[in-house]
Amino acid sequence: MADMETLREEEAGGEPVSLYQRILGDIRDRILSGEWPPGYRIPFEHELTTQYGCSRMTVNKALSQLANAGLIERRRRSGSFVRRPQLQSAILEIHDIKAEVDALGLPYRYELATRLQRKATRADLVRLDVPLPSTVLELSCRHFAGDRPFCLEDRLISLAAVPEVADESFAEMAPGPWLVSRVPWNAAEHAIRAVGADAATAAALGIAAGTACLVIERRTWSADQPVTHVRLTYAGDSHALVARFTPSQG
Amino acid sequence: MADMETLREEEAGGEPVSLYQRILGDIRDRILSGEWPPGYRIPFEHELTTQYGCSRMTVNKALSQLANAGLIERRRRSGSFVRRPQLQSAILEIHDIKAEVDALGLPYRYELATRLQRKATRADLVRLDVPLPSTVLELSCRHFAGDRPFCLEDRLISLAAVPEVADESFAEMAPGPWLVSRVPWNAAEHAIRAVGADAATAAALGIAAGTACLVIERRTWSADQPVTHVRLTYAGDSHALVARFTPSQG
DNA sequence: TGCGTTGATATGTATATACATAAAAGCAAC
DNA sequence: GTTGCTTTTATGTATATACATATCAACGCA
Repeated sequence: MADMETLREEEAGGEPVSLYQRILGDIRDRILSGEWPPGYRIPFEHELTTQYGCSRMTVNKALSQLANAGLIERRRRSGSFVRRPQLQSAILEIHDIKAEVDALGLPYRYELATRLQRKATRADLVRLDVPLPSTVLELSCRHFAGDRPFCLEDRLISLAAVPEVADESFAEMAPGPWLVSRVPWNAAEHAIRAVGADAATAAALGIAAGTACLVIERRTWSADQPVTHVRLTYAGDSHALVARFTPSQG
Repeated sequence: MADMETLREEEAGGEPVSLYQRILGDIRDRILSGEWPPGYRIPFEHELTTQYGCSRMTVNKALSQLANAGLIERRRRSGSFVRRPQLQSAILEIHDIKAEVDALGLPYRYELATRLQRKATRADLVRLDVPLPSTVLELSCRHFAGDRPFCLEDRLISLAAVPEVADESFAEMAPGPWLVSRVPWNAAEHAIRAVGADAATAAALGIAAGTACLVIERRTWSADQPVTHVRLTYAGDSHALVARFTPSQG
């Protein structure tokens, strides 16, 4: 249930932590330090209650949260065991493009290139998993950092999922923030790859053809209905994705 | 504490879920569907107890987990409120390279190119944050899918953090799995970028110079001590990182 | 009007208790 | 020895209760 960010609390700060948090932190630290390696059987709830002088509910709360976090595995009758780190999983934070440009200290500008409402074609199915007789909005736009193109955005939006886009010109507002503020999404999928810029991309980004570009594709669903597919293309050297780490996760 | 993966349970399966899980799921669904938008004040614990006919501890457990998951925010005296999705964050799963190749259905092969134990230079500091008079192991190796190079690995390992590497040749075993199984890490940082292959990289990967490559750099710490820095270079079109999504996270 | 005190309220944590359940261990009959 | 039962055990869930604490609102006093 938990990722480690939320499992972490301030120990050094000396602020009062509750008892179950102390128990949780103690065990977590022993696991992360390697003192209790994968497979290690951590003390029974019963033992921890005597060790900490508290009730079973309290240690149960701590252990349950560790189990939710994927750090330990609980087995009835057998006890609780340190889990092997399953997969190295990193948390990628997808920032707003404007925020990225702001972070560079450069003025941000957005520009709509094309806006086309049309019937979905067979080719769109790969990008957006809509039933075939359906209407989509295709957008192409650019994000600028200063006066240099920073990112190219090609987007497909399902009109079935978001009918209101028909009334939105997107001349001033980028579709990303517009959608985020309007459509509650509950699933998404990202693919990240490196591709050489083709002629059109190179021209739009103001770079030489063949330059390495970082391409991020994202598909988003809301209530099992496909909402949008977006392809963001960054000139290779201008951008890096940074991912924070999450220690161990089911 | 929770990420949504673990918050999710099988509703359709019809398997018996506990009461607090039902409460948790009900509220989560209303938030993710948008029925309860950001800022919405969800019913007080007291109201939920009467609504579900259960004790406060039970609804408290559900609400606490939602708060840990970052879906709601709890304020004393005021109630609990739906949080605005903070950042689009995706969970990137960093697979073992052998597993990636296996997934392609191709035979995997590993090959060590160079192995050099030496004093750390100023240039290494950027990669591995070690104190200057210290020793590092520099490795360069290739991972093959079939008979084509799949991935180039350049690695720096701190001997202070992992003295045992001095005795390991890495002729047979890749350093990645070796380290994972041996060193408990508790922090890492990833940077993902697209770069054009330079002459050496192109030769090593068997591609044309300038071809777009996906470069993943990872720095790993164990107990606040830098352990390793690795740069993985994939020929652009041969590889894409896929990231699963996590709905909303503090 | 302005300010401090007081009380009400919702959440935060902890306890003792109870019963359910899964799983392993022990035991007995075949 | 294997099968099938019972017992033990540790966890899973839920309850009623208690007190702490942060905070908002209302009140009363200067």
